[in-house]
Amino acid sequence: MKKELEKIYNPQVVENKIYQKWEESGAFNPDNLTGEPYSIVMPPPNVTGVLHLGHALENSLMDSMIRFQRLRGKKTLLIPGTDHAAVATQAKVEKILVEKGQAQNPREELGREKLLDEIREFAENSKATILKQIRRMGTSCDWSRLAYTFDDDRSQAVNQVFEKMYNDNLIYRGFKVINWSVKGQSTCSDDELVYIERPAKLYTFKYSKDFPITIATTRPETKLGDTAVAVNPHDPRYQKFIGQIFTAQVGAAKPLEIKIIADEHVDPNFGTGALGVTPAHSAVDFEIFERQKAKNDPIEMIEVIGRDGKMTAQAGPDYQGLGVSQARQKFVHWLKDQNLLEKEEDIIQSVGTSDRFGDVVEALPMVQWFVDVNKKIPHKNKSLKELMREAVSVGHNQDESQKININPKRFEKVYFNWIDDLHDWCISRQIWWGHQIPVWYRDQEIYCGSTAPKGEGWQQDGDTLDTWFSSGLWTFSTLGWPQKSQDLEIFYPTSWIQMGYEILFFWMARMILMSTYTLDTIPFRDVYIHGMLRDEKGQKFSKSLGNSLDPLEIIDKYGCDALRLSLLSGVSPGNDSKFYEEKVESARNFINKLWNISRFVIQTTEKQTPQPSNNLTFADNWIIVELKNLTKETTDHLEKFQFSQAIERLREFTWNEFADWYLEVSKFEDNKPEKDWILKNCLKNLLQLWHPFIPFVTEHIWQQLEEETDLISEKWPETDVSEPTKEAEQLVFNLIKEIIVSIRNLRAENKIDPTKKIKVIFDLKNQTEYFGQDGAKIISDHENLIKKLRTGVSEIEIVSDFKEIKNTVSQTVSGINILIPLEGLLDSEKEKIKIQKEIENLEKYAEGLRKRLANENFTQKAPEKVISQQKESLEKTVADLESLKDNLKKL
RNA sequence: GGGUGAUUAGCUCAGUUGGUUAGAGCACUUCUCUUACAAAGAAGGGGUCAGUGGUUCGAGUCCACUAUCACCCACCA
Repeated sequence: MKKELEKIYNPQVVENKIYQKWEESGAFNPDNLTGEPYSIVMPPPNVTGVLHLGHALENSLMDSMIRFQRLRGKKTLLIPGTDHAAVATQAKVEKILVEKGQAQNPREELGREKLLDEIREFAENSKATILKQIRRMGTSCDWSRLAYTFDDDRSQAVNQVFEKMYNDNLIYRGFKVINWSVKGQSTCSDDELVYIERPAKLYTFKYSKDFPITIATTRPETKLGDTAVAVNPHDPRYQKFIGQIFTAQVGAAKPLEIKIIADEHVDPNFGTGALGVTPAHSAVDFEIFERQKAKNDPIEMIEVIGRDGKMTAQAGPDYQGLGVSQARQKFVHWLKDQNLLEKEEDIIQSVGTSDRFGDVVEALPMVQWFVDVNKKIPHKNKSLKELMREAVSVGHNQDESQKININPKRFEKVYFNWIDDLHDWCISRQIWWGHQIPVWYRDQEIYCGSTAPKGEGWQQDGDTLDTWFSSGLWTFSTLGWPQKSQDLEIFYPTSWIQMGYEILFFWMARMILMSTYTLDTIPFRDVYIHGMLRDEKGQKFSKSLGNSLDPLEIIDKYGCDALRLSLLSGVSPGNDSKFYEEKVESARNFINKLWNISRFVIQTTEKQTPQPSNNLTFADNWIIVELKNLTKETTDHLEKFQFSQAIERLREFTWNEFADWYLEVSKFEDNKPEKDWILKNCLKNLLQLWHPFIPFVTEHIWQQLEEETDLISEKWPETDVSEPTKEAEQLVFNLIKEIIVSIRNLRAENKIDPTKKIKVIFDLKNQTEYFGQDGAKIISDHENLIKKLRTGVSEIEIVSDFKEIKNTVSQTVSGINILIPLEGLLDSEKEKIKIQKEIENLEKYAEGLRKRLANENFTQKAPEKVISQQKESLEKTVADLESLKDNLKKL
């Protein structure tokens, strides 16, 4: 009984059902699998909203990899999860509350608990949406191990690591100038700044008429808090002033006492060569302040900007309460009035803004929590920085098997550069949505622990931790740490991870830091860096540009497989790629092609087909050999994470070899069981190879083949080609294949008279190196097949004698002439033109070859294999040319 | 200021140890409704691989410089 499939593949109907079936079968859960462990943790999407195309790309990558490994018989684990995304989520919810008019200032009006409730509700909603979306993308992750950076288990891990670092003195509470977002009323780490360029003015001025040095600044209003002028100690212009103190009345609460100090870091050639030092409102100046303290020559610090972004009382009565830009105008005005302003230049300035709140950050001095990256870890004689570098350069603990490979490799350099100028990491935030810092205070006492110590009056630190602190633990917190879990033992370090280059520092670096420090092992072995998706104009997808695409809409329209295929094709690691709908269309068309191939196979083959005997035709052998090669190459590509190339190869085979050639050839064969077996098995192998990329359609077709298993749990086809086909045989196969195609084409073009007998002649005499003595035999073995092809000729005769050239016209196949008697052809004029053209081409080619062979350098230095190949080529070409010219004369 | 990447067909891009005449998808031209598929099939056009120089018997591939674009980093007062 033969089965019919629907004419068009309809992904909408099957995808959800298949996913449910997979999930229920337990195929996603490694506890049901055996074999070598293979684990991937999913970069947890932020619960700030729904998933976008970038997530679709990530899911496609991860899922293809995990499915590939699962098919290869590994005990595979892909852990799903989400990230509470501290600042990002709170910022988002506050914005929504304000926009909806529910609050003007959410923190003040709602208070900590109520606002947290709002955020929690929002987060839970997006989380639910996100998890649904991940399912729609077909991601085969183990839902029983679902994690969240803010759930109890993960919080436990956070507290544990904090305590460990605290006890190792790697976490400290310090007074420093930090980045402050006025809008968000919180700190940001250096990495959370987004630098934007904007026009600004550079003012050159003196503090007072009798002040001996002019200085330049883009922030005049901060000059109300200046306490020193730093100059280079070797600068002859200013040396004489070093150590002097000048007083200037600029309108601040107290007259400024400016000390002239020497600092090596001042570039004498930059600007006026003198730097006005504002210790409270510049990270650089703060460092000078610290250095002076170390030199026992301290300078003062005056805070003139407050946490509200307004000028403080210390800025003086004229300025107090003004915003910084107002204060700036006023101060510049004053300078002009006093005739102290020397110059005003337009420049382009790069300023840091908060990536989440969007405002220009202020530098303010504050007490915050920091991770010390330079201090030696107890009993290690290494700093966190050194740990981070070692894991990627020579391997953790100098152990080569503990080396992280970043792909593409160039990102290793980027990573090292980043580490080189890494500062201590500010981890405390003044927002509420996040892990509260596990530190307790009572009067002067401090206690670090997840719960309050015994006794009355202990108050927990109100700040929360940077979200990357918890994401940094993700690779092991998801596996059960700090418990001594079995998962940790089996699956750690994880095998592979993928991420975009934009979170290399945020996330990858911190995971490496946390894992090498906490578990004394690397978090993952291979890192695959993917590029960013852009729209067809090359712009980033973003809400503000209005060009963002909803992956679910695309899935609804074209199917999940089409989306996945389009995202993975034509891309190379680390490089951005453009996304547009035509790409998905093309992928959809391919999937439909695969569907139709399957329809054909299912329709034309018998259900029970025996294993073939040795009654195989050339075409059968050919396709089997090619399939083996394909399997090998696909496997190689995937092992090297070359997704795009694997797909390209698969597509080429499926469409050009299998559909356009073998299927066509098979139509003209008798309905014999061997053919059915090959068709079915080729299809099955193809489905297996395609499954990592397009899981739904392959699984659906698999089910239609009435297999008893699910494709997801199948085994990857054998990659070791047990009896490698002899090269000679392959070449003959190739040749015959092309002959068949040529003859069919000739017939299709009505160039062959169907009533005439046709001879196929080709020269085997000079081809012994390629075909061996058996060449002729192999060909005659397959003569039957050729005869059976619907060539429209009554009979084909294969002759291997080149003398039969007379009265023949040639077709070039693989550089070897196939000669077909002229009387068998029609439309000779057309042929003439064709032959002339061919002659031109061949002459050009032969000329190139001759030139190369005439070159002594070439003949002396090139490998013999190459030389003989080229000689061979030339001989063939010359022979072909002659026969072609002969033929042309005859016409 | 430092660093990285890109420049290949009209468009979007592959091309991982340098090796015969540089590939794919889309678009284009011509033909074909041949019962798996018109979301198809057949045939075809289109590229001095950004430029210059170098290494090599041989360079899209390696090196140097130049141009254009993009991105990242930085304590640009």
